Amino acid sequence: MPDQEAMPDPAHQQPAKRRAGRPAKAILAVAPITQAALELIRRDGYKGLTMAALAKRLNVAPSALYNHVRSKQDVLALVQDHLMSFVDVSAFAEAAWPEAVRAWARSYRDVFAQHTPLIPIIAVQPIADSPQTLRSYEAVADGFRRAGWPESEIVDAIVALESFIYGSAFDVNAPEDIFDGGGQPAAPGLTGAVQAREARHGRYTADRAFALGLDAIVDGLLARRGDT
Amino acid sequence: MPDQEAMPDPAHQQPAKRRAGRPAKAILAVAPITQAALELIRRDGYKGLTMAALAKRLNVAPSALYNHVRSKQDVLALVQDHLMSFVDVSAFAEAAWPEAVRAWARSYRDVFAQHTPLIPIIAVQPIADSPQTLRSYEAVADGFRRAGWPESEIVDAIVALESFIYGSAFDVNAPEDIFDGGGQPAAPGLTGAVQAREARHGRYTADRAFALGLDAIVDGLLARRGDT
DNA sequence: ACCTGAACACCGTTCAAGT
DNA sequence: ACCTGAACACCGTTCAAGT
Repeated sequence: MPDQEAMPDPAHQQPAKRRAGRPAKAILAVAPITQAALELIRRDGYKGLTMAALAKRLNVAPSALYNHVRSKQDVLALVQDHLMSFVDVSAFAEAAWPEAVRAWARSYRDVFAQHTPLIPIIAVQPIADSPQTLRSYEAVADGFRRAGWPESEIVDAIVALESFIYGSAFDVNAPEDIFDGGGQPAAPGLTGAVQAREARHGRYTADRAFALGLDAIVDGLLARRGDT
Repeated sequence: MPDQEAMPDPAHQQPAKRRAGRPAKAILAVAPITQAALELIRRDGYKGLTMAALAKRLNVAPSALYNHVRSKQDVLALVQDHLMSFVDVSAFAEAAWPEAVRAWARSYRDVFAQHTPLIPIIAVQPIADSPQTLRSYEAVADGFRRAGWPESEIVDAIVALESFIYGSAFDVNAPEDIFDGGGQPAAPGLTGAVQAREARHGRYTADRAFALGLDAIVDGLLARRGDT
């Protein structure tokens, strides 16, 4: 599932081309930087990802990184695109549209729930600079088209689903007691709903809300497919 | 619509009470800090909100702030809760459920589209510490109940809608050309969908995807109300 | 109780100097 | 072309000292 080797340099970075006959002096490149950043994040979280820590892990001086990326934002964008290769789009080739969308959405949420600091970046990053993101969108758009979606509605439907997925990724990190009003008398109605929820479904998890919302949006999209 | 004066201190901050007969020495308090932070954000954006800038605007030393908040995170949580008072829940008292939900969701998205750096905080902040957030949830939960929602499903339905709203708030800040593949031959299917979209609906705005997703999720929720 | 001023331990980024 | 080392302009936060 990971794209192991080939990590094409986004267009906006200067390629690390090597002239034949000249010894390769470069010890750094975009792909190892991305990999090291991801390992650092997995080990120490996003607060552990600093340019200094990244450089140290790669055994170079921090300033050396700036020969390959323009900023820390660039590093984050590289990691974001790389993670997109872990989002499973295979269901679009195998299952019917509603099941395929649900499988894709779950996989997408699960990947980025561990990387919420990237969500503000994804949502705003032009896809032209992100090869893996482009690849993923292509598969999804194709799945929609084969399921009979009108060409002009595909993008908006995908964006709507993504919005729900991004928001749900944050929710995964909510503490279990997020809805404990502390017995606040100011909100008896909410307290009642929270308690009824707990009595019926147990302690708070993001999964029930995600399933409910995903089912609703998939059903709703299907019902209004094409009547625009 | 703004709650002008009364900004109750969250339980976790030490109150700035004054003994009678003693001159008030305190020149700072939580409410002015919140207000100053919001003004700073409106003027210079979130990168302009530093503890130093905040202190300067209040004519105190940066270290003075720490007598009233424990961290910058605290300041952000105060701003977040304050903004919740701008989210319009009045439609729940006036309109039918689907219209009320749509009006509330739009208002919610519009407020936080200008404050996306707060979304990671909202999504994780226990509501007990946030009086305005609590008030807002109370109104929404009540609206759901009066519309006949089963008590145990109210919280999950609201969370699902919020997830969509948060994700959509990011999308508002997407650049117009976010889907320009740069004529990438790698993604002909996506390019087709993007072009068909543009031909039919004009340049990219977040509003169409938001309307589509919101209608879908409202319809979908309504269709499956209670069958759990 | 609440403020100031100095200090600390970081950040990301730049740039002259080397090879 | 790509690296090092030093430096810059910030950050958020702490803490002794004052009132």
